Amino acid sequence: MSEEVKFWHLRNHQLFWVLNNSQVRQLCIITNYKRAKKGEMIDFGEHESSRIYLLKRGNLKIVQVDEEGNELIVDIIQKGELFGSLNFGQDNGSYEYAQVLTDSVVLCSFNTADFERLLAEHPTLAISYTKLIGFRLKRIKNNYSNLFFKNTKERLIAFLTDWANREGRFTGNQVCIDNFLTQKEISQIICSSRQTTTQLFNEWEQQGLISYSRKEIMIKNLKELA
Amino acid sequence: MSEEVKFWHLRNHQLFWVLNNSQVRQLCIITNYKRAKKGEMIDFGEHESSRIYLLKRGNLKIVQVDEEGNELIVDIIQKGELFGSLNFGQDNGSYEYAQVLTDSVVLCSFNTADFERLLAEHPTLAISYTKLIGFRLKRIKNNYSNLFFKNTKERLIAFLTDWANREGRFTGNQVCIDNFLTQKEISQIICSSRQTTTQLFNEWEQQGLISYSRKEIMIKNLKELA
DNA sequence: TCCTAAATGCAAGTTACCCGACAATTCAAA
DNA sequence: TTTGAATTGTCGGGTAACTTGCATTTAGGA
Repeated sequence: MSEEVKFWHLRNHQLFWVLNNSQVRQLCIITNYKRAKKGEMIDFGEHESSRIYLLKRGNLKIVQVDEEGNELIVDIIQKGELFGSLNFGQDNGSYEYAQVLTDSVVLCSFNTADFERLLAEHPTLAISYTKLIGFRLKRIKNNYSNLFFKNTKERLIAFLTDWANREGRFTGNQVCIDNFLTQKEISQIICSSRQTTTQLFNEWEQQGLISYSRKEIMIKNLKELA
Repeated sequence: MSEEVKFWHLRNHQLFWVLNNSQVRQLCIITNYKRAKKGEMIDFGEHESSRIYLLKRGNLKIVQVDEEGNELIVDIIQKGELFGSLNFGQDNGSYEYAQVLTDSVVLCSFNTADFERLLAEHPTLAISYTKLIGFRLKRIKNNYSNLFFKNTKERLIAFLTDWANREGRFTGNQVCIDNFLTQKEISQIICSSRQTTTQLFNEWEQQGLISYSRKEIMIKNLKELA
């Protein structure tokens, strides 16, 4: 990737708007670019080598692994979002990794120590960053409350609605989403079993409300799902 | 409260270690102190008037209310922890409030705008703050994964273990926790029904493993709960 | 093109846990 | 001390959704 392209990747990101051009040039130096293909795993790295990532293109999932080896998809990261050792590598027990969902992703990363130094030099950046993390906290809290109050069908609807609003292409009430998730993955996101999720999709399919394929999901009208 | 006491409240907090004495004195000026009694509700205040709180004494619960009015306890805040508009008041939909659990609490607070200004002046403080938020994110992610992978009994054990480690007084294997929660509240924390929680406590009580009262909870041996 | 592994479809058996109902107890205020 | 509200104790019915198990379809590499 050319230096110029690298520069614009960072320059265009909301987080770095507070920096001037020469500051962004400096930032380029500590930035590491990477391309990864579908299925590839990205390890945040614990401790010293921990990194913060910025996803430039594509989507990936954040998987949390508990002490018994259970895997849970805690978040879907999309273009422009940060992930990785957001708390600067001071980890407690549980382990997380990211896995690429789309055909390929482009991402850049910083060593947490470098990034921490950068924040120390640019307080306004530190505040923007803090707001981002705060927002993430809110998102997961919301998922948490969904899990308790909504049943599986409602959670699936909430997930589809959210996804459609984030990345869907609307034509009137109809919405079309580029699909990079299997039903199994969707079930892991909404905390349900694969079979239950499949069943819900088929019910809707029979009612002509939805059309699911590995390439795309078409929904006639989000409000009619029930 | 005397100025000197106020000073030491802030001086002793981990978050402000990076500041020197005169900086802490300045911080005192923008700080608002408050005492609140059991049951009292603390509204973070949306938008302009939003505040960040630091709990100096006691415990309180953070309750999230969704658009249908359902209430969920998303976190228990204890001495020394921050809560409130941690994401600087940029709120999305859902509403949160805090309610005092112990007989009384002492807390100090800052206007988010003031606090933001403070962070801008002290980048190292901004980093400490970010780490705190990151840690909170981790905690809720952990609860989230518990909710999916563990059954009610396991979640109750996890909660009690966590509580005991945070605030319990150990005597060998036995641990005694000052109790400020009703069984209903505990059930709301572990995302269960009141009846199921009661039943679990009674089972353990009959086995002589635990002794529950409104004042304290005694557990013979955390590892024997099963 | 074939071939294998992954993804999807379908059904019946099982169960953890919610929910309603009500009694007994505790607590705090009057 | 009384009184009423909140908390705790106990029971059983109902059910959403998990599980197990297998058949079918799809996708992607050799």
